[in-house]
Amino acid sequence: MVQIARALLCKVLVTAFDSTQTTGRITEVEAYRAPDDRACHAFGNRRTPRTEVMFLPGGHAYIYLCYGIHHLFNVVTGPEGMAHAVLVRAVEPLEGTEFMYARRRMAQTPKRPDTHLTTGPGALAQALGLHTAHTGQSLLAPDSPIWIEDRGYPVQASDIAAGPRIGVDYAGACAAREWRFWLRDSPFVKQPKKR
DNA sequence: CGAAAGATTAGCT
DNA sequence: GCTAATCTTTCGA
Repeated sequence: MVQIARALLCKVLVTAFDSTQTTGRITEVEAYRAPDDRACHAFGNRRTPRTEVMFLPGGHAYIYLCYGIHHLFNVVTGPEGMAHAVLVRAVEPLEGTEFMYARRRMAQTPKRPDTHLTTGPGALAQALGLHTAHTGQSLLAPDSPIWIEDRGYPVQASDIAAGPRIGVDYAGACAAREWRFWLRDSPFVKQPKKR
């Protein structure tokens, strides 16, 4: 599961809605796993309408709304019945940046480098046009508007950094688990500041 | 049926 | 650095 999270780094996330295609290279991910991860919504294998999709076989999208404002995009990675998921925290915009700016209603200015466009879980989901209606969508379906490509970006083990996850301090000891992975030298990674 | 909290972000001081 | 914005989900009565 942790291996899957690392494997997702440098893969390319593609969305194609309404004949507009946007792509981004994944630069930062976090792993979540039930039943022993308090930070996971399905902690204790608790099945609710919202978490049900995490129990599906890997390859499905799990998108949910946080703080009433932000959509967070996860990839379900576990076998059926296992609530494993990888949260995509940041991507590097590749194609369709003009649509991303339009979706985020942000002006493209030097003051706002592209890193603000897709760095951060809520930000990237909005930039790629993802929202809660897409939860449960299979990324593997031939007609899926969302999928992940391997474009062969080279990844050295030394390029990958690991650390504790962000924003899950409430999870107690589980918050210390080093289940966050990012590309060490990428500017498209949110640097954890003191909170 | 009502209430509380959350895997966050943008904008201002 | 700090705070407001904002709404779905989940749990309790």
